[in-house]
Amino acid sequence: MGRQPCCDIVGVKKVQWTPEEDIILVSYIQKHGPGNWRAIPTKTGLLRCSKSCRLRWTNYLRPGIKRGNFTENEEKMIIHPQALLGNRWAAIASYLPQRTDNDIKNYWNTHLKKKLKKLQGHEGYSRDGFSSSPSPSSSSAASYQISRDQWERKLQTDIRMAKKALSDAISPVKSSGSVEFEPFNGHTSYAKPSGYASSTENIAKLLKGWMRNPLKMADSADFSAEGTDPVKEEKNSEGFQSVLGFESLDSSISDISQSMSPEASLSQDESKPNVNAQTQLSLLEEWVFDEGKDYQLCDLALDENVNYF
DNA sequence: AAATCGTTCAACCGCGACACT
DNA sequence: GAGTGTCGCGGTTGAACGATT
Repeated sequence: MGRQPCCDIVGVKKVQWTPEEDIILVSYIQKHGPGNWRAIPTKTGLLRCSKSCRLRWTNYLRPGIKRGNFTENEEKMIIHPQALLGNRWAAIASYLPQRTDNDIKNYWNTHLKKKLKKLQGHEGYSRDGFSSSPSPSSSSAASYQISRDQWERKLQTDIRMAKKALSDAISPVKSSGSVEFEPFNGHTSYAKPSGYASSTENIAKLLKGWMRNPLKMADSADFSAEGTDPVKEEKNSEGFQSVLGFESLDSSISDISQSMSPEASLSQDESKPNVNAQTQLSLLEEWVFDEGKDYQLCDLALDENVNYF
């Protein structure tokens, strides 16, 4: 409609986020909750456009994000929905609550595509994941029809599950059960529906990384990888903490979860529907890890006795 | 040690959907 | 219904980094 792009504003930064900016953004969201992105640059003084703020939050600072290598299981949880849904990364990401759509998209483009190509070369792996035939043209019409039917049923199932997840996510009363996550820090935690508990650790860790090596990070802002080295962590954290007086930062960041208003937690859910993880993941995992039984998943989802909405 | 190449991933861009007036 | 503002998604880019020559 001929609208000016928000990022055309003069003075808006288009480079890597600095830890200082992260802190400003996190503390603002701590107070007001995610959402109303348009207001954030003006209210916080950040020289960033609203989009950039939202992206930084959802892809990096958002609570509960797991970083680092994808497990084999996670790979499967990407490959199968991708075959089903195509490049609908946001939908695929809903199956992996700890991963962002951007992460999944990147991982697909850099790793999985190649991996599947290799597999395809070796064993004629089919992109659709349901038929061993590489393409309809090279298979019989009958087998193509079968896999297409299966595909359509799965698609229907997925749409139903997505709807259910969405309705659960926006219904705080219904989704009162805790969701069990296995966060990056190794121990299982029981997060609130908003997932904020585990994610404050995320942010704290992030900021810890910054504190460890401020000069390098101010330059490259590459503190995410830094945080993975526990030896460096040990070496650097103490000195810098005392220099900047950040000893209590960890705890103050941890307070985010406690001080977050219910509204904020709710809007957090809205910004990234946290799916009814237990139901959805178990169903999907069953399907993913036991391909021979995928018809059961369809049958279960299509069971009229189950009231999804 | 320097140059080149390849890979990764955070961030940006453009577009469509939706809400509001 | 048209116009406008905001948000979210998917594709793309480019800086940073590691591997290789």
